[in-house]
Amino acid sequence: MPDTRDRILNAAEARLLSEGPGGLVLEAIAAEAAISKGGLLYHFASKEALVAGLCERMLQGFDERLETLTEADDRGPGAFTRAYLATTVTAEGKPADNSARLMAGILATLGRDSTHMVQLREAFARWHARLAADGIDETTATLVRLAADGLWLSALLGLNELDPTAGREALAALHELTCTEDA
Amino acid sequence: MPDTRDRILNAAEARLLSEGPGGLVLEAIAAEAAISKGGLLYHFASKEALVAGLCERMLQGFDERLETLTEADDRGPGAFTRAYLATTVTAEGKPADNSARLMAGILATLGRDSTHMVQLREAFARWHARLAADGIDETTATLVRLAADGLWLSALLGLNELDPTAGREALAALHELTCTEDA
DNA sequence: GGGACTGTACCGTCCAGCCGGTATAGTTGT
DNA sequence: ACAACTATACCGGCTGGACGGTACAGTCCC
Repeated sequence: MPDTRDRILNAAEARLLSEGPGGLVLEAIAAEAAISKGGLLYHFASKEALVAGLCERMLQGFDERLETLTEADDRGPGAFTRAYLATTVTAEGKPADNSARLMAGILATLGRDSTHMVQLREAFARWHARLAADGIDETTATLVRLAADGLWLSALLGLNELDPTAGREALAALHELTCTEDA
Repeated sequence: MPDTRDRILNAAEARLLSEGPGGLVLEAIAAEAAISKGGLLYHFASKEALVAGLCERMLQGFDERLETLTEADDRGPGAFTRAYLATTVTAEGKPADNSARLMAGILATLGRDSTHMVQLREAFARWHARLAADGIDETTATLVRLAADGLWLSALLGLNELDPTAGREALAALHELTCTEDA
């Protein structure tokens, strides 16, 4: 049995993915976590705190994968850019995980201007800085990131219109960009 | 005095942009449109219908601009791709209008899986088909679109971390891609 | 026995949608 | 020409349900 706090976050995540933002109801989350509403509120003082926790954990996981993949890459310049690409989307151009759908839910709950969105903004700024200093042409790195974000966006909107072949080709092209160009 | 229906949509849009999804309250929208709540519900039977109307009008405007710009382009192949780029983002890489923020609000209200999101999915599919048959390399066209979507995403999340210079360079690079490559 | 933790009953608020109106402009019958 | 009737547009009070948060009474473990 995992830590209660994590169990609650898992439950919130599960409901967000299965029912959408509307399903993010404290009582329902508590039920899914096999806990009472009071117990939930003991751990997260408010709904906002809960969603912020969700956001934080997601960003942390993203950062860890980025770090691992960057270190594992031995093809010289562009390592971080490739890691970003791999962390965001699969080889078929599909989103790598549920982060986009989670993000959509978090966004819908917290709203664009919540103080907790600052985390997200900081994370993006951090990644952008690393991409810019990745040893490859900065504009190229930016383009690769934008395209990756674009694919991620499709998932956020529930679009998956890129067929596997086109996705693979697009990904290959992006990947090639990170290898052939330099600063 | 514009058509009442349009006035309501304008009011909803204004509130969505100024107050976020939370500000999308029927009474408030009615007040902003200088109409009663009952009057609003006469034109839009439900909140969902209202938001769907918002979505529809937005897509229509987008389509119209796309069409206009495509026809005005006389640089041969890639006209639609360039139009897509220009309709989505400005020369500095900023989102061209408020559509992304509107979209975020619509998404938050309707949820990812609403039946009305089908419109949006169809629109994307339509645009994708046009891009694929734009006379330039299909993968290139896809990359350009993805990057444009990525910039659009930044606005949706409230990120604007790309400084004007970097934005301009990225845009120029994208634009060049639509001119130098062919099928 | 005390603190960490859990369960439950309840409160207040917010808000979508309903419904019984009103006003005005057309239409029809005589 | 005018009364009776209908359709369209709009009004605003009300209600019922949903949901976030609180209060408080346990319970379990050290």
